[in-house]
Amino acid sequence: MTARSRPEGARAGQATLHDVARLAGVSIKTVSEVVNRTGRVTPATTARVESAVAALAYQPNLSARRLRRGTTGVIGLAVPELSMSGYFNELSALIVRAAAARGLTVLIEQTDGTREGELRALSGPRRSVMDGLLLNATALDEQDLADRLPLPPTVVLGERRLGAGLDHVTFRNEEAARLVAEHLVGLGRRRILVLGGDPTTSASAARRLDGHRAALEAAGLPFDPELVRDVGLWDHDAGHAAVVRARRDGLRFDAVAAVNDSIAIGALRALHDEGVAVPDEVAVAGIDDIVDARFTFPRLTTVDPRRDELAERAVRALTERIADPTRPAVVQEIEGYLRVRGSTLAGADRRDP
Amino acid sequence: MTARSRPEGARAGQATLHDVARLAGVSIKTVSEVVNRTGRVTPATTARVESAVAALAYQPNLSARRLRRGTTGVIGLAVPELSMSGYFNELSALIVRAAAARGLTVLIEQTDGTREGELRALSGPRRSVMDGLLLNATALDEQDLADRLPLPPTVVLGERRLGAGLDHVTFRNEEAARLVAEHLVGLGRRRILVLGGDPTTSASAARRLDGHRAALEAAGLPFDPELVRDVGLWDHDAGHAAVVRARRDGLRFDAVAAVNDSIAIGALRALHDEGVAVPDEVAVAGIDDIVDARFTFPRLTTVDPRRDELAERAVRALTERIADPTRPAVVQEIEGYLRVRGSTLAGADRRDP
DNA sequence: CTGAAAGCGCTAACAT
DNA sequence: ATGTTAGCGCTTTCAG
Repeated sequence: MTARSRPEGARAGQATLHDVARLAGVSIKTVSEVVNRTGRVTPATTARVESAVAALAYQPNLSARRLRRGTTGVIGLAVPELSMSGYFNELSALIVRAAAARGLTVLIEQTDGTREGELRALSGPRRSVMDGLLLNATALDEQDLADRLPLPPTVVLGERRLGAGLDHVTFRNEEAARLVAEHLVGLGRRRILVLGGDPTTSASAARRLDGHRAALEAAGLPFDPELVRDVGLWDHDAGHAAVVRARRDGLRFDAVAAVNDSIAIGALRALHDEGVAVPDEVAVAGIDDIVDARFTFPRLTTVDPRRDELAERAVRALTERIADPTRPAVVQEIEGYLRVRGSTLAGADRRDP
Repeated sequence: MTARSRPEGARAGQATLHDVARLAGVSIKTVSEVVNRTGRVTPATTARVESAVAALAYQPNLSARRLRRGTTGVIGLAVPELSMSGYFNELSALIVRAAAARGLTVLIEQTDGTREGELRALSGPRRSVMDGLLLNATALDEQDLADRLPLPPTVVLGERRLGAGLDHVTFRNEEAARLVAEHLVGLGRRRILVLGGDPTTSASAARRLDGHRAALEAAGLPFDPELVRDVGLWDHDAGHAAVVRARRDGLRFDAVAAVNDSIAIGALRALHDEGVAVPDEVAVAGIDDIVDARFTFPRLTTVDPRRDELAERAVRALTERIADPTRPAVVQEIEGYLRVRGSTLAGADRRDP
């Protein structure tokens, strides 16, 4: 009479709580409590259950657990892209690891750094399979978020400081840009070409520009808007094209401060192509300290954003937000370290690998 | 009297099949059939159900579906590493995309290229949450697999050709190495330093070496085992160290054929550090065509392994294997294209970006 | 072509 | 401290 239809999926043959309970001679509730370390079970029973678990190689069925608990065990990670800049793949690898340590699976979504892509991650259909979202927002503005309140558990990463009472784990961009500019100014550079996004639409670009200007100001140097260029996508090709264009425009500069390492690497390439000596004629610096920054010619001066710290804190903030949706929003800022190499300081590479 | 305990998880408030059925005035079975496009439902009913689905913004609960179907909707991807070589992050991004197109989530696992890591991916505890596994094996041997038969759905990627009746999607390594060697020989290079893994333990290294030897043989050139070096990890640092060591050993060579681009980039860096002109004194080539290969000094000659094709075929092979565990194993080989750039041919860069 | 109902494996309220 | 049991949302057999 039963509508018997044992699904023969991937887990066919797996032991269940019932099997373990039968073998251990206890009820499934007891097994569940032992497995989840919840409730009080006597040590003797616990031991019996545990040996039954081991004997049957029992693995909890996550689908069932999640169905019951109402969660999915999946968190989303929305980043602009994965395969271009070197930054986001390194960050993603760290986040995947940090999440795995908490039993969470990461669903990676690429937004292409567009408002549409970010909105899709924020409230598209895939959102329904996630317990929470780590959103590296670059194009969204505060109004976009305000329109969608209350949001499911969301932690904003990266540059953008969005209000709306959201948790943030941000890298101190202003600081990073300031470190770079101070370093370049300290080396006697006076005309620093800033390669980044459009400060009127990208808040990250704006904040880095703030840091840059602050450093110039502190040094008593003038700020020339001519020297700020929007490169579009933040990848190698964009950096290359921007430098070629700047030189074609007859712009004079003795340093390049790029908003990330990929742009800086493209810039290095372009300067080399045009026969400009680095760092003698033009010093070049990036931000991110990606692996490749140690293998350019010359090696690239950059800012280490401590991705590991960012990843760890981001996942922790999200799990805490998921556990308690009502707690007040927390903003965490991570400071970077300047790594001086040969692209700004001749001879600095001698100590590097 | 009911043990009421409505879980208030992430999906609280979501519409269910029941809600849709009630609104459409049909049974949940009908809704299920419409949503899954299974069974025959009259167009009129279908339309009614669909508008109810839209009205309630219904999203199927994947945990429930999976519990019922016995599958998880998750496939694993085991790769040596994610953040070093440039190859695996680009490949992973493509695989994540190909899987997402089929409604699958990818769980990425890093094996560090060790036998232990690969065995863990193959039969560790996390395996129980996956419907299938894409395994990029580099250290496992045939016996390891034979010991574990029958395996859950598994597709082997990459270099290693393991027997045991498994599906494979492989890149034609021998061919790739042959292309590189023929190119170098055609340029008049006679002493080609081969940077790769130990051919006695890494089958991939062995096969690339086969291709290399075949090319030398076809050209009537001698093969000098002195010129083959195991670099350890296949990353920038390893390539750098290997070249430094080779030169310290007094080895003479007029070309470097690296088993991947990261090693080649490290080699370029080392040659540059030691004042060796590339390509005049030593030509350098890699395999993988990672993004960075277009931004080295000079740009790196390499082989495009058509990762997009690999990703697409791998995911397809795995879904087919999951759907039909009994079908005969399929082996697919993908051929690469040689990309000639300035690291082997002076002047070749003029056309590149 | 549609409806009713069992039950996937797990958690937790309730009972003992 | 342990047992019993309802039911999470879905798919699917069986009946109509």
